[in-house]
Amino acid sequence: MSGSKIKNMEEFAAVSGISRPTVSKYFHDPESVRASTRQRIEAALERHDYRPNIFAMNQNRKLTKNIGIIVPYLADPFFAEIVRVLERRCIDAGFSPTLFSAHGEQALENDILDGLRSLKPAGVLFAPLGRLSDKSAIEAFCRDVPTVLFDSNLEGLGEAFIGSDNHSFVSQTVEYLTRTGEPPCFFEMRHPANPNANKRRKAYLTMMDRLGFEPHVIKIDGTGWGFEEIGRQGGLKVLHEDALPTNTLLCSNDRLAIGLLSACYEMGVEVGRKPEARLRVASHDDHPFSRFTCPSLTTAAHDYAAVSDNAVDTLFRVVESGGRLGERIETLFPARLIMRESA
Amino acid sequence: MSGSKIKNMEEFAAVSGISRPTVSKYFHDPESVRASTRQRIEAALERHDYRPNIFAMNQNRKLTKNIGIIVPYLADPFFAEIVRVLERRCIDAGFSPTLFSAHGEQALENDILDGLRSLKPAGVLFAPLGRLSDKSAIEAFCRDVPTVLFDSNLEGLGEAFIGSDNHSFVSQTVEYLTRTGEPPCFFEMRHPANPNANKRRKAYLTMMDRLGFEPHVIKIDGTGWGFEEIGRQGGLKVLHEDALPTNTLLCSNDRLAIGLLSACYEMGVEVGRKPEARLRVASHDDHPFSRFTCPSLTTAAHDYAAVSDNAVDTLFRVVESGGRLGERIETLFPARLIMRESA
DNA sequence: ACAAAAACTTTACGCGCGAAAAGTTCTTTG
DNA sequence: CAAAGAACTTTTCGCGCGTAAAGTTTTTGT
Repeated sequence: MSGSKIKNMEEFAAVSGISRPTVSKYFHDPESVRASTRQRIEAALERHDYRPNIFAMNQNRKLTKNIGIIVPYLADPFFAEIVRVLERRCIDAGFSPTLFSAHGEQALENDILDGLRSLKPAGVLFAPLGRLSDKSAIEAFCRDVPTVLFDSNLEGLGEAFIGSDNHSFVSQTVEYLTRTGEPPCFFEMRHPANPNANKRRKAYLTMMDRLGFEPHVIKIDGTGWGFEEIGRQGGLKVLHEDALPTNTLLCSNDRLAIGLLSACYEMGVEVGRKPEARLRVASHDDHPFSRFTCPSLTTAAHDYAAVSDNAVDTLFRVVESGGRLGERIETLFPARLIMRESA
Repeated sequence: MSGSKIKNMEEFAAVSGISRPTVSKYFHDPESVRASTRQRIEAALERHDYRPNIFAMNQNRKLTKNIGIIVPYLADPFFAEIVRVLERRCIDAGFSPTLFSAHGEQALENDILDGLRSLKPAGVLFAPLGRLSDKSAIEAFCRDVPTVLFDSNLEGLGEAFIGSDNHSFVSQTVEYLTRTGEPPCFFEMRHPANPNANKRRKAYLTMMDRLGFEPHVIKIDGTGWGFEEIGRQGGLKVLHEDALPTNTLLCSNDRLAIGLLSACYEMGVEVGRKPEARLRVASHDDHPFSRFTCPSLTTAAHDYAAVSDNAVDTLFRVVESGGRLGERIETLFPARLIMRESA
């Protein structure tokens, strides 16, 4: 990297002794030029630091190397963690991921989709808000931009959906809880934002029926994305009424459970699998913080890596096949039971 | 939004009955055209949905409307929360924020700076890794791009630094703890990643000296950004050795405290301000989860809103004054003590 | 009402690159 | 070793918009 400033590809082509169209080809795909040519270009790259103008590049290309990643709520460490993996995979594959969070608001989600259009992305990895999503807006977006959904499935939208198998989550926790103690009551929000919640409730009812236990669904009030606080308030209420049919609570997700456990602690209700404990609590997701609750939370873990890898791979396949797949793909990964101290 | 598709500004100018240069001016700043003209353009905008090509726009403009937001670790809800506010402020001011996370790695931080350069951002809001940051790379970046640092101060780098006053954090917690019980030991990582940690330790020493108590700094081992686990391991070790000089621990930050509290629970050590409790624990940051620890965490809160607002405002001032300020500005906001159950 | 100022139109050019066509040089293969 | 094909060069065009200059219309102030 000598001092000489290179303004554009024309000049860089000159100093590298290669014609501009070939240099252009090289930047589009280094493997597409002869090895000797590649070496000459890369030698020049070491002497002068030049990078193609990203705006000029994308201006005429029908297909950019941009990839959009949209999550419903970035302040949830669960999504932050998934995003980290997705980002890395995209970068390694030579794409430029851009990160967006809807922050729990439909209006923002729509704005993001709008803005994303003008980035002409090669593809989009999209975890929608769920119930709050504007289905028609998303449908319109998916018509224009190759999109792979993850985490929340919106029926029929996007080229594919990659997620976790909610039935696998619930069947494992319910099986474990019924085998080792009283059958669980299901603890969830009355109006869950996420379609996974509904699938989990149904799976709970199915499992309880199959095992011959009476199901009990406890619905707590609250709206928004502050699940911990909702779980805490709901927990305080339930514990106050002191009318639980069994001593075991299965939470729809870990964030509710985190709130619930804090309510239990506050009320002096001991939680755990020890005989003297008054309550057992289990949950689903293996949230990054579930390891540090008191007691540590027994839960069913997503296969983060498999979901991330598969979502990215699927998107790449969509992109390579020109943006459309023959038919919509749905891939679900099973959960893994994480036994800790709370149940 | 009738069906007619508008390809470019030329066509849009035609249907709106205004010349293209004026339309261009409008999109650059709607206030810069006559009210009657603005109305005609906006009327046309409602009939046909047209948006200027973002790549073509940025191609020749010396100054884009892009703003980069870089944080060291997005899976930390603390940063996720700050980012949310920063994003919104930028959007409201008519800028396009783009979000980046270094995921705790120097190499990634440098890659982000590199990539950001080619986006020709009007400005950058940058919370650096801290100790792990490549100072010279950042210095070079700041020479090219107007940058405002936040959270972690790197001496002399960037046009300004906006953050929290660590002395205010520590003086309030130390004052409170010494007033209401035994003086605190300071619980921190041996090699903290963040310069705030060093300032907090110094403030602790100063305060203890001023109040006439003997300081005790407990340094725990561990590297990386998994602070909770580090705090937990450190806590287990400290509790096992059972050689604490006082019954009060003041953690450098909440994430360590979250791990420490989980260790206490695991060891059956009761924490809180009740007389029968064996330990008091307090901390700094008011992490979004500190409300839900067991017991809930007494801590000193950042003025999130003030830091965010001021960082954005400062960056806008830098941008408006052509990218450089006369002198480097440092703004610190005081903390607010949040009394909960742990101390 | 009139001059000055402000806002607009017309015209023209350039940004940095993608892409296509036609011609040239190099590499492979039987 | 000739022929085919791959890779390269040269040339040319266009993308969509920013921007500047020069001329025209509208608004503003006294």
